[in-house]
Amino acid sequence: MSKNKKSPQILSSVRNSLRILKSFSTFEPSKKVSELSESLGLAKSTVSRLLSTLASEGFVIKDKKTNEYRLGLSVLTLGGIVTNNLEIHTEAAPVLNKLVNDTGETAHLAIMDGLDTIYIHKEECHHPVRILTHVGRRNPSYSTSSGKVLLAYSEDDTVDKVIENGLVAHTQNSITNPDELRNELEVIRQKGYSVSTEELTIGTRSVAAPIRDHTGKVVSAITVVGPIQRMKDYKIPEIGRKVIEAGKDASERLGYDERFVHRFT
Amino acid sequence: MSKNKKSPQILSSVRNSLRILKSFSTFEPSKKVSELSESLGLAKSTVSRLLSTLASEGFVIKDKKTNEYRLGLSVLTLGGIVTNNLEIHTEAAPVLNKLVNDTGETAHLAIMDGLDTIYIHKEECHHPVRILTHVGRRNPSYSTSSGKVLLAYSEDDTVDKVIENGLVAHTQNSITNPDELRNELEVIRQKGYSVSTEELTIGTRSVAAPIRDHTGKVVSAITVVGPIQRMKDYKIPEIGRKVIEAGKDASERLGYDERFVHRFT
DNA sequence: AGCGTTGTTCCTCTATGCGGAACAATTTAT
DNA sequence: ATAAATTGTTCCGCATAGAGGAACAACGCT
Repeated sequence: MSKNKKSPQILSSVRNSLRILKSFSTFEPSKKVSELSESLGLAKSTVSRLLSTLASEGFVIKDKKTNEYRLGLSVLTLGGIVTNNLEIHTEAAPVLNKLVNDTGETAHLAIMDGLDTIYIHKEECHHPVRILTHVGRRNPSYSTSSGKVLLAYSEDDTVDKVIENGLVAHTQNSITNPDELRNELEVIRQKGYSVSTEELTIGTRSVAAPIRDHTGKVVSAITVVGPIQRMKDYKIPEIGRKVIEAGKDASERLGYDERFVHRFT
Repeated sequence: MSKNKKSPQILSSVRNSLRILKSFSTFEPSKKVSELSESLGLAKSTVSRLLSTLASEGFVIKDKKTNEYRLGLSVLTLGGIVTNNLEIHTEAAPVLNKLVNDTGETAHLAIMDGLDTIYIHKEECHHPVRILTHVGRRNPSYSTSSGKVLLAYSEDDTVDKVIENGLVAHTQNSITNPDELRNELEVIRQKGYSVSTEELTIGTRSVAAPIRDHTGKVVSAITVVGPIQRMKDYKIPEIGRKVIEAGKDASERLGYDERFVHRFT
């Protein structure tokens, strides 16, 4: 009865357990059985059993006092493995350091996953006032500076899909018009960096530039985020220049050679 | 028929899927169906189905070319959430930066999980020659400097359990004698820091000191790791002093007040 | 080519995992 | 204080989901 003619077999219990894991977030780091039962549409007993199993392998931890479950250290271990095996990560991480020092703001590495943009590394700035982000965070590509850079250098049909998927307004500044988005991407390609001013989160502004691998393909973005109070208009070109520079540094570490740039778009 | 009178119900399919996830490591980041089938003692078809399900939720990614599976970005997301919600992490991370600059070596934050020690944060040094470690890495407590510090300030029965569990020699320098271990822990308590010289990995030496929370309890350890060539004997006391200092800084950020130290052991 | 692998799908049967209810342990309301 | 309500876990019986084995398809290796 499924739409797909070729649907690989999915184990419902496993899928449900994974959905439980995914339901945790930075802002809701712990959940109760009944909450999950309702939000996932499963019987309490089912959720309870799934959680017990997850707990037995350290994927969640039960707080004996409150009966709340939170993510366990097993997921931390796995996350570390992923991080260590992403080439971009190991090569570009040192560049982030320099960028943080040069700009005084928090920097990230981001890649595309599907239509979203995910932070794969974070280097925190030393300022007491900081933007709350986290590694692994998934954001809509059309509303972040890193996402827009990645879109600007991705296949046309990726942009099409993003648009088809809907441009939701997260703030008043969000880009919701397809033409406006395409235009913005063109501007980004010309300038070489992208800026997002309160397009996703009120009070924050970010600047991003592309990172290319040895084939010249844009594989990730390097980005700087800060509160708008510190990211003043007049500073943006200077920050843009620094971010582009950092992107180039990182690209070179990945084996990219600028002399071959004309081979690619 | 189980030994436990009160055994919570475990779902085998879920458990097997989690076992698959756990079987990945930094050194074996990708696996084939047949490998997993053998190592886990499950039918190929079973493993294939489990992997499909894991892939459908982004927990693993299938390489179309090689048919190998590796961990997906979902686990990165989860790892970031855990990191963000560990109080020690957010408070102590800035201290790591300073320590890396002061010592020129890679620094970690570590906590105990069960009988093992896990790195929850890493700040890489700028040296080209670096020790390969990763966040989430689980090590035996009795063979690392951070683990020994944590043991030195933990309940007696934790130490007993570690000993009961067996002191395995990972290198010629590993502590395998219970009395020797207990003695070492006493020395650590007197000195305030611990040293591990090739006790787990040949060629590396590490120094660690405790971090206390607002109640005075030792909740984590701060540690510096480097190749023995750079971690010369004569430097160790100086490094020890710096690590202790960093531990105190971090403790204060967690609300620890030294004046109340005599209230606790 | 042909053989030895590989991973996925199909198939059958059993055992597993589902939902509902009962229970126990709390917390909230009165 | 006691009662009422809400929590999470265990029990239970039935239906079905999931395990293993075999067949099939796709490669890769001599």
